[in-house]
Amino acid sequence: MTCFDIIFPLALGPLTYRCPPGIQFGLQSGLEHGPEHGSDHGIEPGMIVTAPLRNRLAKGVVLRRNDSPPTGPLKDLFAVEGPGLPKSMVRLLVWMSEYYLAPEGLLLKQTVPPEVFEKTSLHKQRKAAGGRQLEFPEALPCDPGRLDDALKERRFHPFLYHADSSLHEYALARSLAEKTSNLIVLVPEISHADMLYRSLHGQFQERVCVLHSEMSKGRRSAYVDGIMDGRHDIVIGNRLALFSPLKKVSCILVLQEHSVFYKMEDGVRFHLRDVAVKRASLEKAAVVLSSITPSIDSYYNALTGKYELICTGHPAPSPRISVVDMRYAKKASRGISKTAVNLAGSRLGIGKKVMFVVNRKGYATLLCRECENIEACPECNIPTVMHKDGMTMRCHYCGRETKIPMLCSRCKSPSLEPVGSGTERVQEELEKLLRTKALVIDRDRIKKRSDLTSALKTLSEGGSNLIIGTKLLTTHISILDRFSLAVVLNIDASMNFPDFRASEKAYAELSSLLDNLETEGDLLIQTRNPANPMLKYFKSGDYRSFVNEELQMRKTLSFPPFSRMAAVTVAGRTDLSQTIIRHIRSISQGVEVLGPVSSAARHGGTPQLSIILKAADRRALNRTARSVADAFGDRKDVLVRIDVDPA
DNA sequence: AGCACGCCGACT
DNA sequence: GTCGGCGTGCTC
Repeated sequence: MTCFDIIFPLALGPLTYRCPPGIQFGLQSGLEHGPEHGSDHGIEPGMIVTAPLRNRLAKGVVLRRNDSPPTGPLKDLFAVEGPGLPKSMVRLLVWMSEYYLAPEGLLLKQTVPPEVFEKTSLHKQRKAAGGRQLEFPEALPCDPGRLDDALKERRFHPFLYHADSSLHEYALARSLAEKTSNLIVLVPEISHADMLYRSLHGQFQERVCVLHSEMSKGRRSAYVDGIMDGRHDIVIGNRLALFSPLKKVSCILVLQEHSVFYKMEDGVRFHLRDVAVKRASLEKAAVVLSSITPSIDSYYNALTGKYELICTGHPAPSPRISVVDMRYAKKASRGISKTAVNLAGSRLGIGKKVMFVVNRKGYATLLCRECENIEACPECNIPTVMHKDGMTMRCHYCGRETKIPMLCSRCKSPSLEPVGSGTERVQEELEKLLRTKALVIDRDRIKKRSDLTSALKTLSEGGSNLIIGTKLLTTHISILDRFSLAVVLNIDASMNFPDFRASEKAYAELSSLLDNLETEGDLLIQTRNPANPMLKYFKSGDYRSFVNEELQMRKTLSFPPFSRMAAVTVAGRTDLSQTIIRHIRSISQGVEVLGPVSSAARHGGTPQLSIILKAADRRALNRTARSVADAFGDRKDVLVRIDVDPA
């Protein structure tokens, strides 16, 4: 009897079922009986079926026909419900399962919206929620003629758009929506999704919808149903948008493709941008990765001809960039130059918005003047930070809180002194120096999205023109709020981070700040190392040369894109890491093993170790990682997690 | 011994 | 996700 492999939206691989001859076809199929031609009973990959699963009936997706079913008793499929996922989506799930070493069912659960399984009832039409809109430039500063051709050709064609500003990226989204149907636009941030939706809804009406994880179920269902009936053919959003059930996809646009938010960290750790390129290749669609600072990996693909590069070559006039050498500059206060304070004062004086970027939350760390000991977390052994709100010492790594010590924990001397500056201390000092209230945006103040919304509202209503934030949160600042001045208090901290992508991230961070400034605005960068090559390239706006130099370095050290990496984290029995390393060495040549390094307990969990695998050949790396997963994946004393292409 | 409860693993 | 198996521990 014919058998099929079925996947369910559960953390489970495919299960094999027999297909009985007179299988019932559900109402959704529009057929009372299956078209009996052929041995497949008219059943195709992607169709939704009902099947018995542990004393109940569950809905799943047909993965493939199975001509060599496992021996042993198999259950029969109960019914065929109808079409569900396009075949290309099934192939995408299979590819992800192999590439990211995760069961197909788990990926199904984490990607495809549940409405695909449970057809929902009709929904009322909704009108777009109010809110401020983007003002796009009238035209793109480059001629995307090749792109127009690609859209007509209906073949896989990847592009990299090196944009001059993020507004040009949004303009490209609009231009693509005008030229093609069945478009997916991915954005890294939910606030950007809503804003782009509002902006495009005016022009494209019913055609546009938005899908993201923080919208209500009802609204999401309405949009997913609309996509399935073909009413919506422009889908904006993040993960759910990429896996939305469009029958056909002509083009996928990935905005701000360099963003770290595309790397999924909950559940299966896949990279949405990379999966988008794969989906486009399976759909024979065009894909455009766009960014003002494309990732080194994508730029490399453009330089080697794998992607077609689109850029203007004539960057628009940009705000002024100044570098302040903090070794010699006059200081208004510890860590803040006089230049920065004077400039901030004059801009605030004429009602302009000013932003200070700080790289730490809290007030400061505590140093003992007697023995030079810095107060540290007993678990993680890294400095703890004093927080004046709540009066505690906090470890920013494990989240542990303790009382502020009166005496040095090593020599018991009372001469503890705050050193370094976090958001709290910068706020205290700037409010004093500039005699105005500051709005602080960091993860301590802003826990929920609504906190951010209200903070931004305060900001736009002119409640405060001075804003202090950590760098992650500056990415949330909407491009609607143009700043006149941005001051980066200490760029060196981002550069000294032990990450081979530190320079790349710092460059992107600075570019994003520049993008948020008005044309006549200023970006002030404080550093103790003005000779840093990244700063040199940034100042001259020469991203391409920066990329070339960075690539040179990565080649020498054989880092990505010249090699592939995977991280193996071991939790529970960390003593097993040596066994795992021996296992890796025994089975593979050409795979380099780095570590183990302690990647310690996040928020008081169990200690864990990370082992990094690095190989020139992706296939060798995948084989090795798979073998680790097979050997240690289902042991109960140890939790082994594998992250392919870790961030 | 008999049963409630909770954790864990399997599900074709 | 959801169910049953089985261990723990309390009660009759």
